[in-house]
Amino acid sequence: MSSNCNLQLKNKNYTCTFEITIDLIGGKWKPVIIWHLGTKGTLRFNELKKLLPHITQKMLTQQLRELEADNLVLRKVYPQVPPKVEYSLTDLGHTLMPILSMMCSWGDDYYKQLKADLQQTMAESE
Amino acid sequence: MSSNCNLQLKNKNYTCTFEITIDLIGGKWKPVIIWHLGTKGTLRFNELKKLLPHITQKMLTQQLRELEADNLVLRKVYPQVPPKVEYSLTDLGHTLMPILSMMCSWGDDYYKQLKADLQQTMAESE
DNA sequence: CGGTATCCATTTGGATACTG
DNA sequence: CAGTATCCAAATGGATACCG
Repeated sequence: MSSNCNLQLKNKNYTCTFEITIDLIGGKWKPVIIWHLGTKGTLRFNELKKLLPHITQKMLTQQLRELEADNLVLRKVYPQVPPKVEYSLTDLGHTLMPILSMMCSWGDDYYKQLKADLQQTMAESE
Repeated sequence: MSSNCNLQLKNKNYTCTFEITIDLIGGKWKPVIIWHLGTKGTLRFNELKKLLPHITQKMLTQQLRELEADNLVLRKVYPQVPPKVEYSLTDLGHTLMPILSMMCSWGDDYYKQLKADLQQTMAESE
C-alpha cells in the first residue's frame, strides 16, 4: 500500500519511527501521567488522580493499563484490604523524561511568547 | 475547578505547559507533516500528500490549517491557474525540530529493542 | 491543482452506578 | 481503595462527489 518504509509492531503499521513514539505517549493524558511519575516517583492510584483533577477514573485506569502494556509504567499491587496499588516508571519510561522535559519548556516558551504578544497588541491599541 | 495551575489560551484550559505542546503537535499527522517540512524545506500540497500516503485530502488540509493558525506553518498561495500553494515551517515551527528529532530516535530505539527481544524469544523457544 | 461539502463509521471520552 | 460495567455524547477520521 505504502510507498514509504513500513514498520510493523503489535498489529499496527507505521511509516516513520516517531509515529511509534506518538502512539505510546500521545493523547491527552499519557504525557502528564508519565511526567508526574517521573518527577515525583512512585504514586498510588488516588495520588495520581488528585494530580489530574479532570481525568475520570475510567480514563486513568485505561491509560495506566496501556502504559503498563507498553512497558513504560510498572504496576505493583499489594494484596491487602483495602487495596493498595502503586505506579512507577520503568527504566524505559524514564528514558522518555528528556523528551517530555523539552516539550514542557517549549510549551512554556510558547505560552509566554503569546502572552507577551497579546500585551503588545493591547498596548498598541490604546 | 482545578487545584493545579490553570493556563488559558485561545479558550482552552491547560494544567501544564506541555499540554500546550501536545495540543499543537499531538495527533496522528502533525508531527510527520512538520518533520517533512523541516527536513525537506518548502513543499507543495501534492508533494506533502505523496509523502503521507495514508492521509486523506481532507485531513491534510485540516491539519495544515491548524498548523497555520498556530503559527507553525506558513502557507503561500500563488495566484495562478492551476493553483500553486507552498507550505513551509515558520521560525517557530523550526524550534520544534529538536523535539521531533528526539521523538524519532526514541521511537527508533524502541522499535529496534522490541525486534531484538522478539528474536531473543524466538531463539529461546527452539 | 488544491481544495470544499456532505455523509457516515469509528473512536474516544465522560457520567453514573456498582464491587471485592 | 482501586477499580468494573454500562450507556451515551462528542470528537475524529474516512469516502465520495464536486468546484474555481
